[in-house]
Amino acid sequence: MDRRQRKTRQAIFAAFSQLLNEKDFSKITAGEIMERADVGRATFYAHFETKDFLLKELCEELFCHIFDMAGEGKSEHRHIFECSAPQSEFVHLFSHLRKNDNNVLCLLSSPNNHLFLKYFKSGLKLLVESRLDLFEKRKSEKLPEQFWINHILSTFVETLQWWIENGMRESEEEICEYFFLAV
Amino acid sequence: MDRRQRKTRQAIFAAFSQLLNEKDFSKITAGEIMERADVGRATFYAHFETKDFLLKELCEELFCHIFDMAGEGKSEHRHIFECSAPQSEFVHLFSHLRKNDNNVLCLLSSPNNHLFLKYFKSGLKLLVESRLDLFEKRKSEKLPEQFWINHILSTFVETLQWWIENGMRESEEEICEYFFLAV
DNA sequence: ATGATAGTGAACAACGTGTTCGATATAATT
DNA sequence: AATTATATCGAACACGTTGTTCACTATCAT
Repeated sequence: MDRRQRKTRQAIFAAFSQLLNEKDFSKITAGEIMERADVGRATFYAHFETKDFLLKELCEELFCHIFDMAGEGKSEHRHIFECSAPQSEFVHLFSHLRKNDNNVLCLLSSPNNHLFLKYFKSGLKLLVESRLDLFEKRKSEKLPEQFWINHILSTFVETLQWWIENGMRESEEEICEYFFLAV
Repeated sequence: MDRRQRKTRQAIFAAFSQLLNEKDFSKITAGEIMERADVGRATFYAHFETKDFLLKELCEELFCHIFDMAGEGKSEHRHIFECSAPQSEFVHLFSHLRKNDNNVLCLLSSPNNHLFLKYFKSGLKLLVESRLDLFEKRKSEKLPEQFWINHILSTFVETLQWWIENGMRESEEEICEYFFLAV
């Protein structure tokens, strides 16, 4: 990819990320992004059809870092989850999210984040499905599998949102325990 | 209230409800509502500051019908829940929702429905809090109460959405059972 | 050096929002 | 019935956002 393209693309992502820290996605204007990224109007639209597509691509990039354990079951320690405790993947996920590396939290707690949640959940789904054994059989045997998985995903998101909205007072371990107790 | 006011107000509600059956809230335009309601631009804005306020007032009216059991614990059979089975309130709620009396389902399954969900949950919260005994103690004793209640509300909404998106194939009793199994 | 590719910025059309105002219709008061 | 108060009308308006276009300029790759 052309260096120029890379630079504008990254400038737009950076500007967008910054803005997400300041206000809701729905209140962010294409013009603001261009201004902040110092990029021409036409250039912006040459890269992203729409604000929604920009969000989509940003999410893909963010979740690539967060959920990069998919398909690495048998490989070494390349990913962020290296502990041995059975639920450690989720503790690590919470602690990774707490660091707010890439404004994920802003997106999670902002209203009108339907698109974002969709992407987040589809990433999370891979993790959950690969560790389905962690969740009580008691329920899953009586419930349709897709209902059950959907419930786990929703509970994770809901727990995360509750955590954020209450100022993240609990430790990663605590909130992860809440999650497993609730689900 | 002036008869004229009542008429336009109701015309706007009707038009808005109709439109909600046809498209997402976020795609509905103030102009469309006026046209459908056959009401002047200025009139519309005289009644509702904004589309969001319109939604808010519509929700209040809808939920007044659905959740009108609050505070009627000791009164007669005035509300829609009259059965004796302990969980019957929730079965009735599901069945009431299935009838889709007032386009509630459209709102529940549409994206960008943050505002709507907020109102829905705050109505549901009254019901849940009055019947907190229906939900397992096993969990609630280990979890902060607000977290627990929030989890119940979210699980209800999530179950409802799953039901709708899957074509409501399950009976009210079945889906209600799923809800209690999941929560 | 040269041709291809990317970015610029201003202008533009289309649409949505919310306000204003004089004119008209309907309700309430006497 | 006449009068006063209040709603509604509808067109015009200012404003902001979106997405496109185009001629021009800067950068890249060979």
